[in-house]
Amino acid sequence: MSQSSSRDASATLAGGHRISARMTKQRAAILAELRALTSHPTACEIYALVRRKLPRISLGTVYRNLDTLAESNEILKLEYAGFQKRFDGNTGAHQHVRCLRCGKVADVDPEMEAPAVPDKLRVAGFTVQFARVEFFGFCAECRGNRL
Amino acid sequence: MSQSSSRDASATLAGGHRISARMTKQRAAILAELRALTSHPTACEIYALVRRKLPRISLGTVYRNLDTLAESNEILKLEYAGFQKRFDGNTGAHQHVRCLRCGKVADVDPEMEAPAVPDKLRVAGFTVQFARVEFFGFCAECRGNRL
DNA sequence: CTGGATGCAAAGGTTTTGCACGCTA
DNA sequence: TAGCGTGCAAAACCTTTGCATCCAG
Repeated sequence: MSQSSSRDASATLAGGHRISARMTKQRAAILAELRALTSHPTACEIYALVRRKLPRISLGTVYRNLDTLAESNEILKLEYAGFQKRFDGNTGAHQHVRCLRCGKVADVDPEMEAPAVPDKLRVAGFTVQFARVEFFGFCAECRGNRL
Repeated sequence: MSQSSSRDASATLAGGHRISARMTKQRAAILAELRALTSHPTACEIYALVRRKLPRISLGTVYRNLDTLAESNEILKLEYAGFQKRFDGNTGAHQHVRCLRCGKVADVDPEMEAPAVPDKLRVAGFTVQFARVEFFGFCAECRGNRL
């Protein structure tokens, strides 16, 4: 995945999706805030930060812009698809694919990919307990419905 | 707005202890449903399923049991820590660590782990676009506050 | 018996949306 | 100017919790 430096924001997501983009001062401010940070703020945190510069910005605008920016690959969204938590009765080691559109999850063939994870390491001051690989894409149904 | 959850992700995650567990018929039913399924249902879906056998079960009970079962490693929770979506201004390839207790996210050193991902594969009928590795553990702050 | 578990309902928090107006391209 | 984007507020959701009661161990 190559990334962009302030490209014309009319981007195409993998799959040919065209995204409209008008660079408003709100959007610019959100992007600037996010670029300046190495933390991984939530929408609310971003809202609070941007509000120092644009006191009248609304939380709805923050959410809308985060989506837009993520779609045009200018930022990363760390979670996808209308998030309700999902559960799995199978506790054996295996990986998951998640549909970017509907959030559905399926198992990946066990032999398919073993996540070669250092089993007890420290990163960024964290005591790591485990790791997961997750694949993202479109399920058969959503692939059909998307234009 | 931000909730620094009171969520104690686990009594013992990696360890083998156990958590208070009383096998009620509700808990058994939830577990049975989950074991019988290869899908990865949400709490609501599980609620609907279990209700066919225990019509008076409440959604709150489903949530409480899903947490309990996940803590005792009988099922897998596919998402962790008070979930607000988080965003990242850095679109370059890198991995994340997430705190199981507070949900905080940090970057993993870029050279640390390259997720060796087949770049265009099909799994379980999905068209995969990309993959991610995510590490889970406890941040310095939460490690201290634990127990 | 006793303390953990349940049902119910209400609260809490996050994210989305409808609408009229503003502003970028 | 056109129509995307914004602010505001309400709605829609998902998840958690308080409390009285129930029941598994």
